[in-house]
Amino acid sequence: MSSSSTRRTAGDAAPGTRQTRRRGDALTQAVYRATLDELAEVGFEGLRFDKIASRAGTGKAALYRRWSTPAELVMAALTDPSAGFGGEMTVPATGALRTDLVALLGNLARTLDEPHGRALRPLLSQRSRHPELYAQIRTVILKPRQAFLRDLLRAAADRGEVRPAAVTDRIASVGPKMVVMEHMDAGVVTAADVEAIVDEVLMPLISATPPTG
Amino acid sequence: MSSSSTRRTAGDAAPGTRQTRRRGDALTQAVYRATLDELAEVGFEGLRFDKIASRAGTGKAALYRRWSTPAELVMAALTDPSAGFGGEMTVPATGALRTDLVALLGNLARTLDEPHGRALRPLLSQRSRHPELYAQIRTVILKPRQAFLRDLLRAAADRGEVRPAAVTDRIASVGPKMVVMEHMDAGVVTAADVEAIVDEVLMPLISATPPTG
DNA sequence: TCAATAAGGAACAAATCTGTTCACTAAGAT
DNA sequence: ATCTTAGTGAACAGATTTGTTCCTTATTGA
Repeated sequence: MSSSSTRRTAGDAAPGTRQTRRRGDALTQAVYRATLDELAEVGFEGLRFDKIASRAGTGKAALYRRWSTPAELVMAALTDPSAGFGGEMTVPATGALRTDLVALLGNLARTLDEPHGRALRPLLSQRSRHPELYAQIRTVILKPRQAFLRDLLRAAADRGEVRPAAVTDRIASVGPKMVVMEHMDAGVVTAADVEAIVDEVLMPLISATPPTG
Repeated sequence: MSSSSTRRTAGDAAPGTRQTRRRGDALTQAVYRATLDELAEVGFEGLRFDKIASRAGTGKAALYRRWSTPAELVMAALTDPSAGFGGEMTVPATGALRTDLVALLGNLARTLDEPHGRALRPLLSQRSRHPELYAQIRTVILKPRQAFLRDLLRAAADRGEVRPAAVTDRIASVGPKMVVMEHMDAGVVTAADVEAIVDEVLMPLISATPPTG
């Protein structure tokens, strides 16, 4: 019963081991970032508490102390203001329709291409298995942009730039949907892609002055 | 060395065990169907040879004899003419633009809603991890429909129903992308959804006669 | 300076998955 | 009727994951 194990204590650290020891928020943030990185790489089903822990430079124990399931951890990471998507979505409305559309969709494209934005892709197909996660993405990422876009359309319609019949939820969803699909399809959405979507699809679709051709 | 185990032989079947024993194609088909069903339920990362085998009413051995990895099996199941998507895509072109658009996108929507179509959802987000699977989906499901849709546009443009500038790959991709996103978003795409997409988005976008309003 | 707290890091049993092997037997061919 | 092929169902060792527990020690605040 004597515990004469070869257990290595925290003192004799192997070469390369971290010297500082984070706690509280600093550690939580590191775990959030590790979670989103893992999510982007291995997908939701591939998440392992162990992997996340060592990626964050800590042990499983610290994780289990805070969250009990991967879904819980992912939800927390997604909604965190600094690691996740808590406090974004600041796109100016200049009043120039095309400019505003490009800015809004470009913002969405960039968000999706950011390191933690890539974490969203695996979740988009998880609606049936994890409705609460999917709902979170809708609420935090897609909904605000569609609402904003609808406001743009309405304002432009009031100025006479957009035909009134084009101010609908479905039409407001076309741009974001095209960007998201392009993101899943090609893996990256460039500024040129965004402009092409606006010029080839959105403007002809909504413009009050009929397209030539 | 006497194998005096409690092993149960295939003869003394437990209640409910299958009496017939399938081989060759019949068994392969059952495995394909089980694979696509599992895919729809647990996603690609959740696939287990064991689960697929028992869902198909057989053992792992029969599976390993044919395929060595889940990806290989999924690829085979997807491209199989009868269990997968090998021999579909028969949509008539009547020459009536709106009718043809509704038929084509309706066909896509129904394909996605079929039992084995639901298997596609998890794969759509696997582009980075399994490019060959995603490519397969593009080739078998999306590409043919976009090509067909482009042909529709061109023919309609020749008749003067569609403005020539609208005959582009990007515009041909709008309909399918909207349907796929709607499928991922809502889980089901109804006939009414398809008509709304055609009437609210596609027709105004491509029509040679400018929309009123 | 010192005590309370919690992180780091490893061990651990239980559960699960992997890929193979085996004895048995149903199905199809000769 | 008999032979050959291949499906069934189980067992198995090895690997991996899961949650927990334990000891040591860095950090923080009193």
